Amino acid sequence: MERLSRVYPWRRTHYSNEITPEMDGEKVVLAGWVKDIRDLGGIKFLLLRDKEGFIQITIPRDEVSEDIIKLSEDLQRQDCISVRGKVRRMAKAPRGVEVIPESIIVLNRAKQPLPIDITGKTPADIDVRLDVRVLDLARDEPQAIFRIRHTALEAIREFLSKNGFIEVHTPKIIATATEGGASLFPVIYFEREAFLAQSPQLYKEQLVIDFEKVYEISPAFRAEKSHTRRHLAEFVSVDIEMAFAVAEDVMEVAERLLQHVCRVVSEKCKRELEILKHKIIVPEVPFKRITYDEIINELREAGVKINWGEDVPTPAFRILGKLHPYFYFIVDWPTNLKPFYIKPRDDKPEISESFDLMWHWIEIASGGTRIHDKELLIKRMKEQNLNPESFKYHLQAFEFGMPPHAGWGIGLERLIMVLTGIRNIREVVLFPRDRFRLVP
RNA sequence: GCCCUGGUAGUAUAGUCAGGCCUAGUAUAGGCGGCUGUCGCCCGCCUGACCCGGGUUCAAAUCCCGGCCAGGGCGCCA
Repeated sequence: MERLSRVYPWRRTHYSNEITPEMDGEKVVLAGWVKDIRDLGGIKFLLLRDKEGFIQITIPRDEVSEDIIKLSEDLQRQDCISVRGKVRRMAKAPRGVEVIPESIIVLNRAKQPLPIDITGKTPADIDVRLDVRVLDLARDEPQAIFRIRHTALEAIREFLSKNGFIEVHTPKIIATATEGGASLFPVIYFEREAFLAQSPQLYKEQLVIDFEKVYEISPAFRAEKSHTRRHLAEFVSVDIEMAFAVAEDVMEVAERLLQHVCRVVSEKCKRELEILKHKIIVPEVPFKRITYDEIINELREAGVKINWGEDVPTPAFRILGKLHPYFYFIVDWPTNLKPFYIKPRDDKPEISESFDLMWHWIEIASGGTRIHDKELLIKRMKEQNLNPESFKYHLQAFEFGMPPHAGWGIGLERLIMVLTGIRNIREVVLFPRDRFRLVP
């Protein structure tokens, strides 16, 4: 009772999920948004949404004051209100409990009619929803998606931290390209030209000298003109880099991490997964490891011819997704298909110590053993028509005792697609940026 | 950059192929009225739309051309 405030009459005492049938008779103050209204004449039902869920506010004509009746006539979906009232055990109410209001304060009204249906009964196209994203995010489905995203991030940080990785943040405004200049966004940096980072790759490699095991969760920017359900111009990359390690070591980190995240999300987000009608299968480790050569053979048997050294086109990945319907690694990629910093095998330089982590046909992560020898790195830069001069600050790290190291980067949004069953990557970003969308 | 598909009330759709029967149907939202246990409440009444420009035709939501916007795909990638 001492939770009731005299100063701010709208200040809440409980969240919706804290109201239980056992609280029958207790006075509470709730705050939130009107999710839906069902007016039966002599009795009216409001669904009040707050950050924890919703609670039914019941307004029986003969049990509440004339003021409440009058005020409730004007209430509309998405109005922001505070309700002071009495908890009532009621078998017929959702969760067996409801609140009978003694006073209602309208804190703000929503403009009617709303541009989309927040109850989700009448669906709206993604483009329409993204234009009014703040309103769209009030719906159950986006709420579930972003709770899962939060839980997944929490699990990732917990796992990496427990495994001895330190979280770092490297610059997003950079002077030179990581892997070539084609897909960078230029920005004006005072009187110079700079770029938005497409990856923390070079910085995280340098940092293994000082911290050995680092991870970074931060945005990456790609100016590629892709327009698909799995591409964004701005996405969050989960990157690790590990000293005294080779590809196989960081593959183990990746598969154990994914197993951990799947387990945590499936345990903590049962309600959210129910809303999304999605089930998470916690994968067994180790994941399948399939070589590039084996992939080529599998595709040949499926009728798709790929010459050795050619990249795998998307339609071919779709075939592979049918053959390997969960997580799997594709390893031993031809060196020429990988960035300059990936280490060629000592015995067979045409093959690299690299891997892609796949989920069905979608690439979730890629990584490998890195080159830690400066001269070899320069040689590989030249082979890829990059100018070592523009990487001189990166190269100097290789003069300061660069250890053997390996790492990977996971596309967070693609992982969230896996965890939620959502098929369009824009749905799992609050305010997505793609080739055509820059607002809101 | 290329390819495919689409644009009808606030939202989602029917109608477009086979032009006229469309004064454009339905659902939901919104307005008004009724209803005391709803949980996609229900019932009645009302408001509200053919993306823009040009062309073909007696006649265009419907066919043609251009533009704009959107969705999906390819290449590339997380």
